Amino acid sequence: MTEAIELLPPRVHACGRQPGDNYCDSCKVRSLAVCAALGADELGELDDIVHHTHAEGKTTFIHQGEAAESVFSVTEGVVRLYKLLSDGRRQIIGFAMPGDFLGLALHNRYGFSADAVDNVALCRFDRREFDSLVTAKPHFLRRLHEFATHELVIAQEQMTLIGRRSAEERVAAFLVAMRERWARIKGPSVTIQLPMQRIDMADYLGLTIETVSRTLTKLARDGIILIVPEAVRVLDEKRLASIARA
Amino acid sequence: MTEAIELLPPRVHACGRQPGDNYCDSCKVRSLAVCAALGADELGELDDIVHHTHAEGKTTFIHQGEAAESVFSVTEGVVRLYKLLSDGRRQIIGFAMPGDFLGLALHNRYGFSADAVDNVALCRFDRREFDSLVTAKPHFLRRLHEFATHELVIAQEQMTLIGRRSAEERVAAFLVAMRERWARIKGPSVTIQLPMQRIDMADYLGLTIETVSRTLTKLARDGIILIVPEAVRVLDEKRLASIARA
DNA sequence: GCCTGTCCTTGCGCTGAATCAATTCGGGTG
DNA sequence: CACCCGAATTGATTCAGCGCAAGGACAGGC
Repeated sequence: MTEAIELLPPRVHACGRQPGDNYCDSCKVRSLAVCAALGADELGELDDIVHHTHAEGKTTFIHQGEAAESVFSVTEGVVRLYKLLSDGRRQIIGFAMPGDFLGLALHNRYGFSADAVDNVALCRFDRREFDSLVTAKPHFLRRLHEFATHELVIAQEQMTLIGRRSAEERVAAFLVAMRERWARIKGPSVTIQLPMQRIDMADYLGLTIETVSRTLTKLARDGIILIVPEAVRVLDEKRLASIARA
Repeated sequence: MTEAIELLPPRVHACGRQPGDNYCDSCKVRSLAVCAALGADELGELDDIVHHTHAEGKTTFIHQGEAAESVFSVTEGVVRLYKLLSDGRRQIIGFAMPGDFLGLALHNRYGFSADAVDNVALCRFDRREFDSLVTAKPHFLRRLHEFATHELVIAQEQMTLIGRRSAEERVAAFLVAMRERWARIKGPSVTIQLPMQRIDMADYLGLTIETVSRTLTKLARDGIILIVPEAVRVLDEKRLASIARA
């Protein structure tokens, strides 16, 4: 809700948080992330250093190898994070959605690139300011650590998906995972929004665009999903889940 | 050096650390991990809660899904961490070597299983004690967070390796990575120790045992490596690196 | 309305790695 | 030493997914 920011009187925090609130409405940071775990004081400090910004579709705003000068959180839209090989092969290491943090590694350089899949709204924090806030507030650091280890768990599951599972299993697991992520953000739905292109799914799943397309077609032919523009609709939840689960 | 522990007079810390040292000789924790970042006080506290233990080859000491009651660090030997699919397919998500920590996620349940590749010596910490130490010492937490984000970076690189690179590239990258890890522990060498079996390499790289074997044979035939029991010797460093690098 | 560009789907032949099947190697053990 | 057993290698064959190419759907510009 980028509009909400504009409507608020200036002396209220930019993100719309009221004193005592423990949820950052503008940054939409979910409980797993950071804000929800913070008291009003810490949230205030986060507000003090936040810069609201956004990126149009396809804009790259984090470049692998460059000095890590910002930490971001996504408030609207979807971001793809990826690594490029020198010959152009690409591996998407994750999609960041509203509530997710980027660039938490606290390393000097970014280990990946990031660009906007659609139009994206971001909270940007200066890394030095963010860093000293983290140092000053152990509780904050602890949440950050939990977020990072959760990311690690996801990454390990993704390794297993890519390393040991078939194309059909990968695509089904991706659909189920996307469905769950949207459910947390917008509530449950049989329609799974897929704002990214086929090539993004392919580069995320270690497949080619053709294989993703063929696999989706097969799932549709089997009556498990219905393919619609920018999304798929789940027709047979159980069968989809049974293909997706380990 | 498990022997070192035995030889020390009892009132000196079990790990052999002297007051003022900032490196835990028994736990052999590298700078990237935890100990090296801690002052003598924190190291003392770590000593107070450490239990030295070991695991014979093939023993499973962390079971995926079980309550996470311990945190470990490896002091001797190699540990494989893996996830199993219900049908028996296995993905090794990493090898832990001297100085590495296991079970840092601070989650309630382990997300992977771990067993000893060869004979392994471990420092075990009770998770609750470890947890409260972490909570009490922000500096410690910070190191832990750095360690976790480093693990995340490794995991993302592994995703790229498995998702987008050929069998030969995977094997070469694995050899180079193992070489660098041993170099940190024991110093540089042209001989790369490979205590794990072919099937472990295969399950780590998302390949089959036959493909790993054939690929090693090809590298040997090309004069890049020499295969010896439990290890390979690097003959042509440059060509190996050029296959391995992204 | 038509043209153009981009994305997606589909068909088809190809290929890298998987799978199946012998050997071979090497380290115990009696 | 001969035997055994698990690990590793090697060979033959298959196949899941790739790569290329053609065609279709859709959006934007004029």
